[in-house]
Amino acid sequence: MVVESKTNDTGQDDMDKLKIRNMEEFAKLIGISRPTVSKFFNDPESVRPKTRAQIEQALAQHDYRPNMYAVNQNRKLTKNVGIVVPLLVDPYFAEIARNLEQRCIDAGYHPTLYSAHGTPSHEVEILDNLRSLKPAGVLLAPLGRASDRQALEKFCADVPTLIFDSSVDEIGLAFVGSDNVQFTAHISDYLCRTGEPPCFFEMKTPANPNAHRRRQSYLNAMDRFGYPAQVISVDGEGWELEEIGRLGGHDALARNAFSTNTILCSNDRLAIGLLTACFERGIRVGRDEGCALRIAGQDGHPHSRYTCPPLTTISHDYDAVSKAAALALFAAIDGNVAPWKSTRLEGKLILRSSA
Amino acid sequence: MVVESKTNDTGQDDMDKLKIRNMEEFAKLIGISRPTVSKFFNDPESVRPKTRAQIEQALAQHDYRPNMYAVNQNRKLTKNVGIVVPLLVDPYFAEIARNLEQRCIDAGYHPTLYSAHGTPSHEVEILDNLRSLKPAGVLLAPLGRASDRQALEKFCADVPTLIFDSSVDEIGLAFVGSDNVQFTAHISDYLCRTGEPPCFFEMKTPANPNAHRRRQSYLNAMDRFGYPAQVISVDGEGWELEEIGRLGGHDALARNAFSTNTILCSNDRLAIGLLTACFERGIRVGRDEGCALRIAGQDGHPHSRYTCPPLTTISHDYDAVSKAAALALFAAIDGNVAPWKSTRLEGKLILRSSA
DNA sequence: AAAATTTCTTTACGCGCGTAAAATTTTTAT
DNA sequence: ATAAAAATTTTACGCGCGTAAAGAAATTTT
Repeated sequence: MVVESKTNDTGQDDMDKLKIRNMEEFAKLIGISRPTVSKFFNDPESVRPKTRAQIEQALAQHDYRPNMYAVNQNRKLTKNVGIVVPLLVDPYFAEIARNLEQRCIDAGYHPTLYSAHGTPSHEVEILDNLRSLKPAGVLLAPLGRASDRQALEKFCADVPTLIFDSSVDEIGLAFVGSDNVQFTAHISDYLCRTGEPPCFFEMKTPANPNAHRRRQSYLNAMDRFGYPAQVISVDGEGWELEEIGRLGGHDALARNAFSTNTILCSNDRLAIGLLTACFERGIRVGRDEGCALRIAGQDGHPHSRYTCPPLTTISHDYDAVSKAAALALFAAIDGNVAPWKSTRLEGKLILRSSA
Repeated sequence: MVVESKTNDTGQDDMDKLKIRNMEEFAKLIGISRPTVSKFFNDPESVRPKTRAQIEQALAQHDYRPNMYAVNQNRKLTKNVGIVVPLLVDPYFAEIARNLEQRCIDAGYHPTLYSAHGTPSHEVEILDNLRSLKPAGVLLAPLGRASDRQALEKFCADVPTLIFDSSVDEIGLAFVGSDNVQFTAHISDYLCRTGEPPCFFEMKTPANPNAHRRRQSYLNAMDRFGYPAQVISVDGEGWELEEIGRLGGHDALARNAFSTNTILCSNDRLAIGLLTACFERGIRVGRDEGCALRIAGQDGHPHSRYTCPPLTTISHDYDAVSKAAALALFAAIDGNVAPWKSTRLEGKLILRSSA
């Protein structure tokens, strides 16, 4: 794509944007040695201010960039960071990935985004590809139940990996995520204090291991309050949670399965589906008079604000989770390897009109 | 991270998974020359079936992978393909990106996903980074109005780039997207035939250039039907379209700005916001009796099924668009460079209960 | 079976840069 | 101004692989 002139001995000033092919040429151009230029690119602060200014000025004119591949071949450790999420189509993961990406950039790393698209084989492929990128570190949100544990474990042994969102054993450098127990306890509390105690609406075989913690926390909360607990577990595999919630919701509503007028959903996407089911059955949802049902979710999904009625939920602290995850990884990369630790951050209740 | 034994002269069979450091060692291990192994990795079909079998067997045991950086340093063209979208947090782009990603993998390429996160500076940065990846090609959905035209143009001159979703001049190899004129014409038609003619609800300064085509197509449709057209343009900058639609909707509804009971939104995300505004004002939406308003969107947004009421919309043919885009890029990479062309695919009407 | 063809091996060079060691220059301290 | 410290230049090697050329071996054709 680039046309090059073989004979540029006729002069250099007639065209101030001749293509610079490598660091050698670039260094020669400004009359500085190549190793010094190399040092500059590794850390601009490491060269004398005067030389730094020269290089930066030349850089502004002649847009030269070091060859990524040559650079990384000789560095034992690259500045690459992999960010892996189970499902980028889910705005929750897209949002947290965006947050992490920015933090990596700010810290001088070069993030690359990957989505397993809900399938374990993809997840394994991503890790395999990631291996050959020789990343300085990886931020990994595993698929969960469906993940290939062995593959994850092997990967973590080779590459500094921080697990976030959903924990799988005690793998990697550390785990950072939300305190699901607190989530459910807190919102169950709220629901109990403001009306009938909630039933719990969940998937029978959830992909995400956090679901189990949430169910257990619900059961504990009901126990504390002395209310009978009721868990409605609906069928469905995969990651189409809204549809699973809608179909399961229809089924449960038809069977009159909910013993109280309040439903706490295991997550917001299920809640969104359940809301749709309610709408389709003409059931009014909300805390106003004339409403037959209160529905709450969990996650603080980006879309929860725009359901009808807007969904009461307990939200991840996206910022805090991604900050803790990123900092823990960067610390480990810098050699400050702490023993494995699990950090679980509290969520904030978001009161809206659905419950 | 990898512990290596300096002296492995004591035997090789006691540990069948010694780390292989490079292609040289791997080749020696199976008694084949390195150039042959190199040839195999570039195209497994290019070596004799017998040698191929040997290599593949050894590969299964000793998990060796060629060093990405060394490989790409010496190839004039890599197998990398960049996929750039304006906003990955929008499930529409996430979905089409997923689709494109799969097609790249199936075609033997190595896709990498990038999101401009709605800001032009990010978009430029991505293109700069992409440059140093020396990609075989790039699939780019530009930000649109906010994009740095010059930067895009320069990039397209250096890297084979196919523009999709929203077109910016006649840049790159070709454009593939949806036929926005047909979109709006089709759904306007439907609305006119089934009730009152629609008003058009849009952003005053939309980020996406498709919005202009849609408005114009609406005006044309109203003209054809002999109905008076009414465009309501709401304020708001950026990509938080639901919130812009909600706030603008409240404002318009308060002013009684809609002259008919039917509203066609410029896109689904605005429609979702408008639906929320209606809910908050107690306005029933749908085509049933007792509903005060009909609302339709455009895009076939993944979430449109789960609004209340479910949103009538006209959907992109995700599969066809991504297929056409990918094939066009691959053809160009293979040297079949056709003259610049714009391909615009028709959408399908999705009838739901909102209109 | 011999000849023609294909595939493989050997040898060798280069890609663009990191990086180490020693010599030299510049800057800072005395 | 002189000595000490810091930064830079020179020189030189290596990273892991692509790739080209020429000869050797295996395969296919006649």
